[in-house]
Amino acid sequence: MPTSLDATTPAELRPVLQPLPTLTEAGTRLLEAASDLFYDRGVRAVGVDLIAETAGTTKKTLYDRFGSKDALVALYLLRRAHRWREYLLARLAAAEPDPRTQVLLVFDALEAWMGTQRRGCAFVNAYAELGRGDHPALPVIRAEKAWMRALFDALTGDPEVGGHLHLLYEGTLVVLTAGANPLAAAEARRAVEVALPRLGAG
Amino acid sequence: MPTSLDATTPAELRPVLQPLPTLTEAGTRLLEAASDLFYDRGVRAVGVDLIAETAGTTKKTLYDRFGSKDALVALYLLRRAHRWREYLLARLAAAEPDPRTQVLLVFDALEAWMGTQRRGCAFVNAYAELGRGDHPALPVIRAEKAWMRALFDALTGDPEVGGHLHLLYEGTLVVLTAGANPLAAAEARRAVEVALPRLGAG
DNA sequence: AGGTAACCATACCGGTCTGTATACTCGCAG
DNA sequence: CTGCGAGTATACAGACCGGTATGGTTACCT
Repeated sequence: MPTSLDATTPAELRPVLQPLPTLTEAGTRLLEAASDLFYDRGVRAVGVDLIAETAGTTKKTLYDRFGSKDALVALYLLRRAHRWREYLLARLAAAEPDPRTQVLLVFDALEAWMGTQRRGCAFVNAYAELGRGDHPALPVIRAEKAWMRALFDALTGDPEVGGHLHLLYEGTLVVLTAGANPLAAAEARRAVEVALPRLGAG
Repeated sequence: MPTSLDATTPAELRPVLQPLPTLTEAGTRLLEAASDLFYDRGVRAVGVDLIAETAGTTKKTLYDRFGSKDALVALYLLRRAHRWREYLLARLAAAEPDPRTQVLLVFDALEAWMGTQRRGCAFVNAYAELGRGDHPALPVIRAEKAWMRALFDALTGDPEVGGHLHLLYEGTLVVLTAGANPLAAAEARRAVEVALPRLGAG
């Protein structure tokens, strides 16, 4: 039973290595602009005209590359998940492998990540805007939540503790942003320390 | 130091008693229709024409009563907070006053509430759609999160434990909906029981 | 030389958005 | 009887929406 991430990283955590689709030059600019705008203002609040203009290109190119706005939204979330996993796994790999350190590091990474990204969880936000239906981004959203849950399970080797930590993680994101409580991450770390003493030092 | 809700309910929890503004007949139908539509489909996805038509009235009446869509959105959230607090406080008042029972009951109430309301936290959803700026609903959203935090603080008499529980509460809502994990509430109750043994029986 | 992928520029389509204007009916209180 | 608040009905304004159409310009590859 794995107790931390190493060469035996479970299959659920592997998708981070999946390469993202290759993009052309203008396509890259479009996805970059769309990502910033979608995250800052919301998916529905941003029109394709604005995206094309911000990227210094045209709507024609946008539709030639991505086919639809919905597909661009799904790709935005997919790439964001990719980057967050890279960021997180790099920090975890550079630290001591004991579960306590690794778990606390997740909340450190979250706080650091949110220090510059001040609009909360892009996946929760997108879910709120897309809601019901069969939008192509919905599977990406569910997959991201399942990945974080699997990460906590893998770090602790205990699904019960993993579930607890995942609830704390998602709660931290909400309280940080919609709750406007900048102490949320610190409270989460404190919660991990006092409430999960079973997480030993290796 | 209060350890449960009773006659000494702290001032932060009193706003639930504030009466909502009185509405005319058509105004009531409009707010009812808007609430259902906003929650189910999202605030931006619902136009004022649809609201008026669903309520069996006209846009003219909507603007005569509420002044703007933004104001209607803020009122929708205000009334939803009001109803959730009434629902929750009624269940808490009917149960044993010991902190452990009361805290677990919050998660019971959340699960029951979400059994029929399947689109997650209306406040988080609205925050995701409104985001930055000075929308009149933003203070309502922050106030709701602060109220829940104050409730947990009051129930436990310990801000550290209150913060921990609040993170679990918000995380449960997210995992239930965007995470599509129906076990979230059960996992949260289990987390409360195993990780907060300090919550005695009175 | 010819083909093709990528891109730019611009105009257009039908539809929807919030919000306003006009004009009418009804009930009720002074 | 008059005035007013509430409501109905409809039309409109001006902007924006996602998506498409047309046409022209590079650069590269065979």
